[in-house]
Amino acid sequence: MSQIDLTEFAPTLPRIEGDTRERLLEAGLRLFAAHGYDGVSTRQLARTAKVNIAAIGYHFGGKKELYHAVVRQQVTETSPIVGPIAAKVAAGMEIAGKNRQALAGIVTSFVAGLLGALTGDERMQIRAALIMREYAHPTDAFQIIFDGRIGPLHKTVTALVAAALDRPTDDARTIVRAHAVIGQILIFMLARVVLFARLDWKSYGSDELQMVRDEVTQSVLMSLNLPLAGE
Amino acid sequence: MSQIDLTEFAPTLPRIEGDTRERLLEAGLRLFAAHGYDGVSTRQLARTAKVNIAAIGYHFGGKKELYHAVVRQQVTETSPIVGPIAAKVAAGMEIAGKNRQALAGIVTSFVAGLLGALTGDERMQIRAALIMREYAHPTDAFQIIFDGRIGPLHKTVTALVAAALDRPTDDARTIVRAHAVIGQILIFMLARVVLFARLDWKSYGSDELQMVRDEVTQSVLMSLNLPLAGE
DNA sequence: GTGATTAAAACGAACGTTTGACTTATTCAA
DNA sequence: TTGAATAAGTCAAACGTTCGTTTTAATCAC
Repeated sequence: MSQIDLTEFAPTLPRIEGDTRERLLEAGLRLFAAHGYDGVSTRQLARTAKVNIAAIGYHFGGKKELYHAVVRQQVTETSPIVGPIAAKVAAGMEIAGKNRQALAGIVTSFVAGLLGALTGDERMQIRAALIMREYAHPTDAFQIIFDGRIGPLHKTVTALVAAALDRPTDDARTIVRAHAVIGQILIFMLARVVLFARLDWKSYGSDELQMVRDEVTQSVLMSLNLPLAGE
Repeated sequence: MSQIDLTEFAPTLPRIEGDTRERLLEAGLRLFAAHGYDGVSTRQLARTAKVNIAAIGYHFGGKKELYHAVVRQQVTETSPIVGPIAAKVAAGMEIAGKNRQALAGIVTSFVAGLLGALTGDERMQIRAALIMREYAHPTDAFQIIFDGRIGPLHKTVTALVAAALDRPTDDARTIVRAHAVIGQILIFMLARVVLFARLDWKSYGSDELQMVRDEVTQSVLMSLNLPLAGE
């Protein structure tokens, strides 16, 4: 099946290097993200990684196990990126209490942080494509992603929403509301093709990204009844 | 690749009937939505449709053309569902002018309409899964969906957002803001697995749906600085 | 030499597509 | 009314290719 342009990043990526295992993980990340599990063959993986095809079986057991290893590695590797964003929210909330100006500041930095992480560098966009596939088409790997990355982040946002709306953290309605907040941010990754088609954008450049950051921040703040910056 | 639960609807769906062409379109919708283009074989399509495998080539030309025909059919079939929702917004805005109470009413009915359409019946959920795949992994078929369904809807929301925020309709910032509004709604389809995992839900029942509708309506109204119902 | 790794080749199974015979329905001159 | 001719659709079978995996031998570091 022909792609529109998910392989766009490929040319600017550094050549794959490292030992056989690393090379396969790197090729797996790029190829699975661009074409999906079923859209990639073991021969293609081996060719891209410049590795013999038997190495997949030797190092991972098989194609499925390689895929899981790729997903697991991405969950691990994004930890130092996403972790601090969540940590900053948690730390900020300790101090902020019910101060709405302070809560607004936390939201602002959270939105900027998450949007920056999602759209910022090329590598994160590849990872996001991989994760998006698991949203649309959950496999066994979804549990790995949810437990490792998405679930904790969702809980953090829920706590923030609970504080802003003065609701209990464990209420289903609060969780639903948190989901709506996350939607305002994630849509710019999940449905980026739609936005790009509407605005005739090709990618998130720094100008585009700043505009998105401004608008999303405003939107989220208003949806949580928090004061806008400078009020 | 094993699925988690996208085939869940299959058992409650009516048996496939009609002539060979219709049977293949129906089987294609269900299978492509559940497993993706590369995840479905022509033999599987023929078996599910209870049709000879040569019928794919005879009626459509090949597997790819069948897929495009399926997508095109869904765009057509959703017209009487999505069309009125957009039409109601357009009509309402004529009358509402700058009356914020009236605008709030339009938003409320729009959110309810779109959420209902997206999560309401089983068939729409299958269609949504198909479309979601094109978000994550756009192929030639994305253009069909964007031109036919998503683009016009996005413009409608943009007009609504422009009225609510008193901004020009064609401003990029307005479009971005509209995207954020859509995100608050679409996330409940695009990332439903995440919400379900958080809340231990299995599907959108009527109770769950009403809660989502309430919260999303509130969230969108607040993000557009519109009065909540009963104010 | 030994154990870990890579290379080339081959495995059976499944892939998308095509073939040619066959059935059924329709047309139209006789 | 008949019967050959045409067209549309279906069928089992087979096409050549690619799939994921495995085997066996060669290579490497220590």
